[in-house]
Amino acid sequence: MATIHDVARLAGVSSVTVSRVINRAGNVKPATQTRVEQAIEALGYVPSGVAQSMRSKRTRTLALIVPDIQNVFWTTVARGVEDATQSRAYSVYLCNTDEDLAKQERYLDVLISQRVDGVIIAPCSAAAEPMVRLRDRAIPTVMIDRRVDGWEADNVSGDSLNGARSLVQHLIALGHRRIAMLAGPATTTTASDRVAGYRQALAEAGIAVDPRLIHFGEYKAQSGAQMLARIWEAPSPPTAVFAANNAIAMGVIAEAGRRGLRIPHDLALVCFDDLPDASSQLFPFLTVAAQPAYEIGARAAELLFDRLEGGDALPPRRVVLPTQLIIRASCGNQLAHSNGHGLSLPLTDTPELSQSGLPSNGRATIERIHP
Amino acid sequence: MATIHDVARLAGVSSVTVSRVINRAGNVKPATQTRVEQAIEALGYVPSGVAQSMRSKRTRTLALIVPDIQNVFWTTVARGVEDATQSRAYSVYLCNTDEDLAKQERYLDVLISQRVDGVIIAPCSAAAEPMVRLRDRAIPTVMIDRRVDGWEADNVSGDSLNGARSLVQHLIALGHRRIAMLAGPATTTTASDRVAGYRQALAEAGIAVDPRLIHFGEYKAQSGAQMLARIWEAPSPPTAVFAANNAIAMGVIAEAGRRGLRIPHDLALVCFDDLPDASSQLFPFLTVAAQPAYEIGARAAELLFDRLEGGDALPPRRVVLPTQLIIRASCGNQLAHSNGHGLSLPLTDTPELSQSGLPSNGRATIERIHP
DNA sequence: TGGCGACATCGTGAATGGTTGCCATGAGAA
DNA sequence: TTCTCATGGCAACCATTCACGATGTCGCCA
Repeated sequence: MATIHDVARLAGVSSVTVSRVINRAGNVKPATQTRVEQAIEALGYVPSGVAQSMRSKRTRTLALIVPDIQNVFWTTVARGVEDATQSRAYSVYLCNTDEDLAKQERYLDVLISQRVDGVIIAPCSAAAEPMVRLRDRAIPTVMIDRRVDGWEADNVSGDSLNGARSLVQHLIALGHRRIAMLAGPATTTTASDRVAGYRQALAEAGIAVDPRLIHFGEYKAQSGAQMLARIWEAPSPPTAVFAANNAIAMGVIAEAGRRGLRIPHDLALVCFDDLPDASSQLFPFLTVAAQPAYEIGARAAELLFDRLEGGDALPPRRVVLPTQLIIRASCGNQLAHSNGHGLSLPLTDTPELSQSGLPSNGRATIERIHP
Repeated sequence: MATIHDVARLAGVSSVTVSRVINRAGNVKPATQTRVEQAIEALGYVPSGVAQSMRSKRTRTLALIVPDIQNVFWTTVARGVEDATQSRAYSVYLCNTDEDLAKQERYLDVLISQRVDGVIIAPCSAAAEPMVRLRDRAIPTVMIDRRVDGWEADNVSGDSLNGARSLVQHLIALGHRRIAMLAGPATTTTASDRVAGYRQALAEAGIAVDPRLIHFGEYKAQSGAQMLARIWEAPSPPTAVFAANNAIAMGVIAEAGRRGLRIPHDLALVCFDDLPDASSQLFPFLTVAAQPAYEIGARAAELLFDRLEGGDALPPRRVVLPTQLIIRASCGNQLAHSNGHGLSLPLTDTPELSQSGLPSNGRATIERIHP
């Protein structure tokens, strides 16, 4: 691949002059400039970012570290980061941790070696130790979705506490009293925040918290299924379940199906994070607290660029974005057990897929027909 | 950040010796080795990948360029690439083109400047010109999902032709004769391949192709809606629609809803690419030709690594992976118009979400109730 | 015991591709 | 004649590695 010296030789100037032309540093005669530009064109020369990074100590490279690139929430975050990044000619390394601390550490090692300018990370764990690599090297870091104990860095997240609170309030308003909380890993702040919101809503309604109804698992469908099974095999099962994210909710739905439980008839269900557009459009079923995923990504990138440009002078900032309660069908209209009869609105005569988009009234009793 | 020289000074050796320790090159006295390792530890030294790239001319960096990181198909591909890549300590730049050629070019420029070792790309266009940057520089490239005219590079894709053919055969078997084809951009080979499969299925069934039923748009929901509108406003509308990808299908569903068309009663629908798990689990509605997205990504990465290791000696390889026809509810059981009465199976008495997972019989008449 | 060769150990200098501070040259103006 | 300014080159620098050379050690043989 052509180097700046090849260009210089062809144009009959020194490499310094070529550099000046490329960087529009001035002090180059128009005729010289033209000769250099022609040589660049002829050789198809593109300056080596590697060599530039070597001198400048900047790689124009960021990393986005998320637990699950296949979850809509994270792909939407990624899209937000991408858009904010693209216009500035930065490149983004995408790293997928699977909530696996070892994987996260491997990635951090590679990224530190690659000398990324900054990192946007949803840490697997709230423990500070895995993150000291970043902090000690003063690598500009924005945490998203989660916090880390003892490290006040820039942070962008959805309002887990109030989102959880409003979901549980919604269930309570429908008459539910025994509400299970199926949370993510106890090591994540999203888990503790959502449990806190859950507790707060119950407390505000004067309902005692039954610790046997609170389970910590993983943000995965399989874990959701396991937690539902465990809860269902214990005495006095709940009438409603709050799943701490969409994957857990999918596991709950699968396990409920295997157990012949009907949602919402036998069990109401709400969760954090919306489903893919395709889901909510085709079949607006799950009542959710939707986080502004795109904005979380975009804002995180903005904070990071601020820091890259403004230096470390700024104090750490924390952005908490509101969630949106989207009421759909997975809770029915009211608690089936409490009014003595099953739900709900009469079926219309011709059941067909005929309207799409988010349900206008939010409470349409759209349910799945048992095959 | 500590350099190799800092380590050398602290350990009282030269930088070459440190390098030897790091790279386990041997010829280092055990005592020296220990001193060096202690110095590395004390300084928290991590070798600069930038400097290593400078010398070695390898960056241990790949790029994945896709049209839409928010579409499940592409995130699943990305996951496949990620998994194959992760174990080899390579990093992946994720680039999102939005099917925008200008954006793709900007990315290619940045990536060439960053000196990526290889590229996995779903090219926006089948034209060779945008890709010459890659070919001329002999950057190892694997194309996925699409081909480029006049450049025989490594290629991994789903079997668009036969996938399309089987979808249309399915519609024909249900009695459909007027089937619309809503394709992607005419500049993509997936569009032409899927149209070819469509034509072939019709020809095999002795059905004349009506060119007014074939439309080329974009792989976006909005485009799907527009194409359906155009087709529906023309004389003699179709009884079935073949959407060339999941996004187009979502647009068709939205537009059908706005026009009061019921699917499958008034219009059967099939499409290429599956929907997110959350969709197909919650509401197994759309009949699709599913591509093995994960495998496409994983295989593409394998081919790329082969080339990075084996050199350019290998001839270009082309991998075409079979698609899977997943029959769900969006075509009904047979053409409503052809047997004189609307569908279909009687409703069960209690419509509830009660079973999940892909429909076991595939033909469950699961439909959405009109609110 | 001295000399020589083989090998282990480790350093010097150059090279990678680009940018920057400083200086040299020459032309034109005052 | 002196000063200024446009132009452009030299050398150093960034972090690492490679080729090569310089020691030192040890064994073997005369």
